[in-house]
Amino acid sequence: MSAREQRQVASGAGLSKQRVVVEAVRLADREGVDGLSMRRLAGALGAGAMSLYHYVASKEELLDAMIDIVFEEIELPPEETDWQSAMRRRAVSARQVLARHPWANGLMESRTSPGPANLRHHEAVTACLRRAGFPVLMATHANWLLDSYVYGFALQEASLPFDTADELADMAENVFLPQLPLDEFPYLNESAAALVTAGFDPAEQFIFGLDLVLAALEPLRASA
Amino acid sequence: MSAREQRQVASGAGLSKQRVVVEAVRLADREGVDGLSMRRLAGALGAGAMSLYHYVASKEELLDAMIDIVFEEIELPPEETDWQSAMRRRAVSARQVLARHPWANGLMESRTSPGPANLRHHEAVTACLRRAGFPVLMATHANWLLDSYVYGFALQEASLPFDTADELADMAENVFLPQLPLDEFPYLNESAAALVTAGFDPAEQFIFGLDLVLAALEPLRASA
DNA sequence: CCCGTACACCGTACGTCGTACGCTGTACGA
DNA sequence: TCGTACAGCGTACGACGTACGGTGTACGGG
Repeated sequence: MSAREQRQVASGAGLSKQRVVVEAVRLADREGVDGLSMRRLAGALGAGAMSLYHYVASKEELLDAMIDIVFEEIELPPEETDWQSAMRRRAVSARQVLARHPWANGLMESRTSPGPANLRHHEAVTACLRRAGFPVLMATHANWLLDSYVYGFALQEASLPFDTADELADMAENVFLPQLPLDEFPYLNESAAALVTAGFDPAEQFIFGLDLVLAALEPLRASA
Repeated sequence: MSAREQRQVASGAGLSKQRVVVEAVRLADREGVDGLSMRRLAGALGAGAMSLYHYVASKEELLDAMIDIVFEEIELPPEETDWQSAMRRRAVSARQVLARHPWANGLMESRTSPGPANLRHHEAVTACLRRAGFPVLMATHANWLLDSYVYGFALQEASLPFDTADELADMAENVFLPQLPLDEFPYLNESAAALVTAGFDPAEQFIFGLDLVLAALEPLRASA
């Protein structure tokens, strides 16, 4: 045990990179990524702003670490099932996690170097696909396709102005439809109406597309 | 012609919401969205920072308008071909546009109310799907699936640290592989090696997944 | 021809941001 | 006992978004 770790244990409430980043994630979840400032984060930790810089070289590094925490939360594909079930599980988990941390999507664009959890995750997914019989390049294709779907879905979901089916009905009636003249947007009106009566469940919507993609990938593997 | 328009014509270099937003897009393309500040934007337009607020209520509104310009650039699905070709064209166009404006992806998360170009675009896509024979709810499913793929792909592409196949080879050899121990990441190593020898073309990668998705959607329409 | 009004545009100022820099205090090995 | 190392802090600087109160100039009505 290093002197530093000992100190932290002794003080009981000492800081650490872990504590800093975890609190940053909490803050971003609560207030959005724009509400995350070093001062506010320090405040939430009962510390001065500059103290954070002992654990994090810059805000950029903090954001990178936050992204990696997000990846840690995503379930790895289980090894004991068929590849489709495994992929479904990890995709569903990824969607849940990204919905829980909507700021993560927006951050991806800017941070280009993957953290360790991200790498572990990618490795596990690739392993699953390869073991299922996908040739190397086909596995990367499948990887891109699945990741695109997951990230893109999360992105769209994050930009939805409602969370529940009831809110959707509310907004459709009071906000969308009034600004969508029937003659100019006949199809959007039709869709909105259909969605309101049928209800809208993002989880179900997600599974629909996911299963379509998984089925489309199936014939591309060389079943050993 | 209003007095205001006349003034602008007269002065020749007068501002306008259009000019402000277009220049903002250019600036964001050049310097990234973090490099876009009201002061810098004003500087690029040869104006004072506060002058911008005559054309834009806030920076938020500016960002919304920028997103809508991006949507304007995306080709609408042509009406005279089969639905798959139409969808492919607009998806390819969307990818190109989003690659040209990488900041747009990151912005989507925060802006929840679609602008007019966004609505027009959505209407056209929905129309294309409905006319191709997709039932209402199936059309919205297809819409979500396709948009997820396009946005997610653009997101991944934007976070790639290289632009060309050569750069990929360079980075793979000098950056990725050194930090990917063979025993811990066997599959990532294998993939990286395969990608380097095979070359990596994002456009081709995109088409691959896109066509897979389109083909998977085909049986879901009720061919009239 | 003149003046009042309207409006495009600007300068200043405030609070907040990220963070460079230098200081304090305390816990430890010698 | 003392020197060192390091966790944590306070201050300060430049840049940010933007509220607020100007200033100039082009126009319509007298």
